Amino acid sequence: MVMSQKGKVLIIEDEKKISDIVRSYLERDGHTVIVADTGEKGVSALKDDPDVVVLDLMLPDISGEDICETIRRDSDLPILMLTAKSEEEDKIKGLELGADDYVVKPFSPREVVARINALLRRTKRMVSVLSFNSGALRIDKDSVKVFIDGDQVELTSTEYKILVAFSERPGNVFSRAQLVNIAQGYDFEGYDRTVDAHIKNLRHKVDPDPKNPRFIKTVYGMGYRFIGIPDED
Amino acid sequence: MVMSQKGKVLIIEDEKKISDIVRSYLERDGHTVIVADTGEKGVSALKDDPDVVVLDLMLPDISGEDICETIRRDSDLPILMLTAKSEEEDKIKGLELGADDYVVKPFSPREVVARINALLRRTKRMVSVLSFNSGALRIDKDSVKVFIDGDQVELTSTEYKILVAFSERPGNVFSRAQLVNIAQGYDFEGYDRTVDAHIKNLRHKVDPDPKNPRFIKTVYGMGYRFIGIPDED
DNA sequence: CAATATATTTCCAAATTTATAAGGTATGAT
DNA sequence: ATCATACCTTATAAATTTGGAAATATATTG
Repeated sequence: MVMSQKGKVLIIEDEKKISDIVRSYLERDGHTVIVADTGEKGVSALKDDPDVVVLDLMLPDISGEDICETIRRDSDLPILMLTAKSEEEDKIKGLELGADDYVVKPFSPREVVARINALLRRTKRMVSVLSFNSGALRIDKDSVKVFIDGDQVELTSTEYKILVAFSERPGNVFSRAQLVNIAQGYDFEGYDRTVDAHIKNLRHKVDPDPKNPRFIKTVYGMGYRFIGIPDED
Repeated sequence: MVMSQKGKVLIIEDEKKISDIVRSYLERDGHTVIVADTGEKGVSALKDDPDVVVLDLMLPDISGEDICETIRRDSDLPILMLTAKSEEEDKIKGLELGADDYVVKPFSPREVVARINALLRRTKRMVSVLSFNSGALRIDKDSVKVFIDGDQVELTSTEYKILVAFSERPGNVFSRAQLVNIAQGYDFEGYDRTVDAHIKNLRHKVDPDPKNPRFIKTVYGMGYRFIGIPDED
């Protein structure tokens, strides 16, 4: 289940005619497509970890703007808005809400595919480096293995997801809300201490001396921070 | 005053009428703008290290497509193509050449600004939103760190919140009531002196000489004011 | 310059936040 | 169906921050 797949695209759109056409062009271009025909389904499909979201603004249940805000609250997932609202004001509002692109219906499916590819090109380049290596810590994303000081450590999938997220933004502070979403997808109403538990387990495996963690530091009142190179805080 | 500069935008466009209008909207939005009216000048302006390029496809000397390829050969610099070529084929070709966005003339300047901001947000995570920098004081909102004269100072989360609020409105006077709300997040019936204590602690860390505070000044009978650039009161 | 009002500092108990251990639940494999 | 593994929750202890009072300093006013 490796090659060929370009990107995983989540389409949140209630008009089947439209989602069908976009889906078919995307699949022909080698993408994997998930379609959600309501806002609620769309939000819960976020935990399938798509690479990009195509979002209709006028859905039967939740407004597209709300979905956009939900996503942006704790993720950088690229969003392309696809909508009939063609007013300048709408476009600006959409882009300011955090969308990356805004296409007005009726649209050219091929252009949409090209725009999605442009988005994927830009975000893939930034986010998914295939491995992380800081000397003491090495993450190989191909084989899904983690090494500390050369020795492999076995992580559970949640621990791995958290560590990868950390490694993609070393130094950044992650709130517990962000980490919950990383661990179990979006709509989840997770209990805060759950994150602590995962961090504790992760530290136990990753930080030889959990009392003086080299990698995962607590930021009181804020969350946790990952130090890529154990030196500079 | 500081927190102004959002991004440095290079416009490569030979029609002065167009570059003028885009420039004026961008500058009004807080960006720095460089204009090049030929492809050659545009390419050499790349060494000024812009954050994003607005590229016309029909230039007198070099073709925009060639410039795009030149840029992509060794950089991820975001590119927005701004052109009269409105055919689907042109858009797709442009995006496949590595452009991040493609806007057709005639265009809405405000939309172009919004699209540039979306690009900057994606690539740089905009300077003005995510950090504050006045030379002596630097706030990095990603990593939640504060530096005074280059040295990091450790703040508690309340101190940090207050400082960020200050930095977002330099010069403004904040009443104690406002500061209580910033600290607790809601309308809290707090004791006024509590704020004083926090300010005292913050000053202690942020103002090397608390007797002559550079950053946080008391406004007798009103509250406190933050001075972004320690110079002008 | 004295009287008064406002601001700053200090201190410590109370409140909040975090670490950790242990038990229960879900999930998936055999 | 049974078992193992990983995950989520809960409870409690430990750590840190915060609130508020009182003491001290500074500024303003008459």
